[in-house]
Amino acid sequence: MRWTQTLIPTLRESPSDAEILSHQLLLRAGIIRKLAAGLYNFMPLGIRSLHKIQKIIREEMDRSGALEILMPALQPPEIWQASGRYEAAADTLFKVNDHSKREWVLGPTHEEVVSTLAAGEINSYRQLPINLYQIQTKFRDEIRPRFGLMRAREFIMKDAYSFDKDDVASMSSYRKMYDTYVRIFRRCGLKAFPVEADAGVMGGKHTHEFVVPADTGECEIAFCDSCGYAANVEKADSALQKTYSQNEASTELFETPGVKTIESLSKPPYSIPASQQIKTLVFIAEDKPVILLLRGDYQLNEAKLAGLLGTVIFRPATDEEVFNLLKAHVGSLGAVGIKQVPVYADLLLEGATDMVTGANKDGFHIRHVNMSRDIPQAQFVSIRTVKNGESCVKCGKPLSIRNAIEVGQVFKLGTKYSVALGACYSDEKGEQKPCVMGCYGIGVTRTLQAVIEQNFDKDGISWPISVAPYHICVTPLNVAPESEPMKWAERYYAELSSAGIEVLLDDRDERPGVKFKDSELIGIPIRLSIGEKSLAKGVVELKRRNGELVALKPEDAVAEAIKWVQEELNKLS
RNA sequence: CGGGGCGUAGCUCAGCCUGGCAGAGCGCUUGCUUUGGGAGCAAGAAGUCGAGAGUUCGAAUCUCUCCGUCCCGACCA
Repeated sequence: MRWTQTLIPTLRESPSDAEILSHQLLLRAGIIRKLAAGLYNFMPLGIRSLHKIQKIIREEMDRSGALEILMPALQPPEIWQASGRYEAAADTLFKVNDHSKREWVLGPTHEEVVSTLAAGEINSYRQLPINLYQIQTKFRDEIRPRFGLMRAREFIMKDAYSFDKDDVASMSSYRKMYDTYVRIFRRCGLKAFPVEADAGVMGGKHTHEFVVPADTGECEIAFCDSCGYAANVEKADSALQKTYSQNEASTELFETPGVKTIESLSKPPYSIPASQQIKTLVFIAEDKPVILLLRGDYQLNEAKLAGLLGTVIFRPATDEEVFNLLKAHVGSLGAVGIKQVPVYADLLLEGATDMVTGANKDGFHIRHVNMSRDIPQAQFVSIRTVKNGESCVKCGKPLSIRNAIEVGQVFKLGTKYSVALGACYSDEKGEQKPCVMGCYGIGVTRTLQAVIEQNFDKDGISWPISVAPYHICVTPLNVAPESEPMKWAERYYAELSSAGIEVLLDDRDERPGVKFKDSELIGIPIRLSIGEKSLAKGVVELKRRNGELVALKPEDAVAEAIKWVQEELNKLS
């Protein structure tokens, strides 16, 4: 492609509505343009990279035996009502009306559609296992679209759905997708890795997220550098580090006028460290109150709480509910002597002694609280959010917590959707059984941005060659048709192209500085530049985006460039 | 939905406080010069100052309402 014949609208300055670097580079390199918040046009360079990511995904999905299909983005609301997600996902479902005011849903995902499809087409165990996938545009009414393609209202996703006869077979399908994802991200030049994750509203049990560590990522991951343990903080556990004194003193009420927070009790005149306090929370889970106890220096993990309660329908109790239940206000609550409400305490509190907690009497706390003696009714569970530096559950070394971008997720779904939508098969004995499902997503457009987030420097993007819009940028520094540089450039363009190399010929009549800056900004992995000065010395120059300049005899340049491209491609094959 | 910022040329922004001719740089067009790291000179095109209402002799500027957009929070299949 000749630069003058395509549309690469690079920007010297970055638009003011882009905050994070990868978003700025997407705009500056002319890869995307915004239509509205969370809605983007893909420009010629962008669509080329996107197609390459999609090609890698298709090749690996097909290799795994999955079958590509295409399902409608526009869906009837009835199937969403059948699965129960019409209400459960109401906040993010886009709804539209047709000419007769009938309502439709713009699909944010396709469990309902694929289950309906399977209900009609899969009848026998002989058809199983089967894995159906598509690459398609999804719609989510995000409460807050942000960071360019990271969280958009319309985005491209690869979603796959496996159907198996039982749990064991489903686990094997899951494993196959897990391995496929590892290959896909590696081929995209992305350092992504799987972490244990929380299943959330999807209703599955076994799930991994594939994440790319990045400061701008929206999820937090606990990593162990020593043994490789990695989990979303929603799921992460740590080995317990209990260092409680053996003070057997009896409980004692003391006055704490106006003290309503862990923090204020940790300051003089009380000076009780947060780690020696018991934080008491009251939640209402499906209309029933529960009391949750955490050590004062920890935060509640709501994802774990959902797992414990077996429901996502819970909320903090209102001030009024709290007072009715415990006869005290938030800030003076405790679980000592509470029998009528279930009490769950974080595992870290098991065996704790000499703690301080609220007295259920405004303005008073209790000291010398011994968990096993004074709150014996508590059941110990993991409900805290792991903190940086805690010990790894597997090897005991310190965990570090880092931000990451979630680019994919694999789920073992079970039979929730197959039961709700009738995706059943006849087994060997002729009995009707629901298919055991799995679902597997990759955010294709988000992956594009994640690649940039992981591959840039001060000059711009530095694409892995497998997803670069072009392999090589041929840069003549004089574009007059009869000039020596342009004659060589034309020859290179023709010869490299016929060898199957994707060439961008910068035939713009621009100064060298502009051409170099632009080629580095848009991140083409290899550049072949031809200038009069170097030709006078009998050479042209080949350079990797991140490498040193290599001078070559003009007639050797094509062979060498092909070799470089092959080398780069081989690294990511 | 709560809090905050912003909205003026394609892009980045000044002007607003203290009302009085619509501005700069980059980009774009034309010409000359220049030609190995975002050149120089000259000329030119380019605007519903987000929208509406109000105050005023007069509003980009003051007031109100609305919209858009970005950031923080809540949320995130």
